[in-house]
Amino acid sequence: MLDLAILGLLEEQELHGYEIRRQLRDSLGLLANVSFGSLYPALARLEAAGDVEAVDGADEVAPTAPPTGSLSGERAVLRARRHSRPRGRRSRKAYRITGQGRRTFARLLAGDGADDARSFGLRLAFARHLPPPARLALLERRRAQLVERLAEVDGARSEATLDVYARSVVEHTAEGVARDIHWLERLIEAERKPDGQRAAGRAASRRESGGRVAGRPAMAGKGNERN
Amino acid sequence: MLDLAILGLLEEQELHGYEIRRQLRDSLGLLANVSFGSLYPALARLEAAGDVEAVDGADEVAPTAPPTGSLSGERAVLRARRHSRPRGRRSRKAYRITGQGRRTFARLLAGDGADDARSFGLRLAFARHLPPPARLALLERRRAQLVERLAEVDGARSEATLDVYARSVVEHTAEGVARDIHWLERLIEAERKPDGQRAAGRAASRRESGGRVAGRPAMAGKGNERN
DNA sequence: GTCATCATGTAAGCCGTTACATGATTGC
DNA sequence: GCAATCATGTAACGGCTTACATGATGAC
Repeated sequence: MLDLAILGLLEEQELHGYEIRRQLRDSLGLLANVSFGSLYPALARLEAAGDVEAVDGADEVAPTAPPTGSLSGERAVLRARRHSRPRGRRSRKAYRITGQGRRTFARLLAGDGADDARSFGLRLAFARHLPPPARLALLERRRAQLVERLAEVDGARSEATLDVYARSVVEHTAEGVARDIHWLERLIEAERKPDGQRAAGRAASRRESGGRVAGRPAMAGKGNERN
Repeated sequence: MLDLAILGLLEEQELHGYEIRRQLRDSLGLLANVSFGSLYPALARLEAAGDVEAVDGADEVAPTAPPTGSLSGERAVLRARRHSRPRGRRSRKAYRITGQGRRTFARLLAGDGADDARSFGLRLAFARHLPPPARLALLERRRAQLVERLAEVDGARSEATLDVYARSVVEHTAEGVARDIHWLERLIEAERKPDGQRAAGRAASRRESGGRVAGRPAMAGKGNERN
């Protein structure tokens, strides 16, 4: 799972370990606080496997202005500009994803099955790299799982003997699962309607707060999604 | 964490491993699908430590009619009646909690800190065994954690560069955390008002098990929850 | 007589953690 | 010169999973 996250971030740009961790924490919020004790070994393993390669070259931030709707390209550029010279560097091994790594990423992303909440969230966060049918399959697989789980939890819900506290936990859990299913259903619906200009964008942030769905950063209009 | 769950269930009644697992799955919904590969070693460990003891005595279902507001006593009785003689027993080692085990349980339940969503849920489910001030402390500790986490996630939320999918994940996570906080606040409020008749020690008032429940909280635990 | 269910256990391994060790650079 | 931050790594361990091995009992 860590591999998936690492490759996903490297798919956007070259990064070194420390920065990967920061992005996992700040940008995705998923996998928050993954520790260096697992991150660095993972990078070493991926390098040994040929999925990534170290680039010792001086600066790893690409000079390209707005290359693609990259997950955090702009941020990195901004940060690099704030301190005109990058600070606090030691050896700083930056990594770049290889062709093989891209295939590994695609395989991990498609997934052999088995998504718990964490890895599903991660996969969905990178769903842009998935061909639309696989995207839909991912969502529906997850929904099916949650529906099943809801049935289980609803069983517990009707237990007569739970005290107030246990009952509250069970109820809360059940509602959470139901809510997740709802969410997935909205996403599935959005995914199914022919992606006109911004079909998917609406689904993604139904948070009222005015329509600041704003641009469709990465979901750019047709072509480049297909890969 | 498994220890906590096991001791909590044994606090109610004597049980053997297989049945413990069933209750974890069916009654609590928490820790669903804990595997035998971890359950049996845990029981052995607890026995070695003197927290539980094996009772080889013939039938482990107490003959008491409605002993305490036990988590599933009635169910067990019903099941035992359905098949007049219990079926499919092999060696069937039932366990009983010891005095020391009760102290261990109390210590685990109070918790040295560090609750993730899972162990919090578990603790709350057993909160009836906690003195009211500790109960309140548990809830408030958890709330504080979630408030902190919400701030983090909100940081990610304002990231400009997330594509629709990543954004949807982040939004959904943030809303989940917010609703958890809401839920906790309701519980804290309820905890603070002088507990009229509905004292905590008693079993649940059954009656309505329909889908009421004020509000619509969500998402047991945080984004990265269980399967 | 064989299948499903109940029941207990062991072994190997995965995936992550904490704690520790080291070192460069910047800011005060 | 000292602390904070950036940066990389190792070692030990923890908790849970899967897969495997075994066996009793009741139902069909």
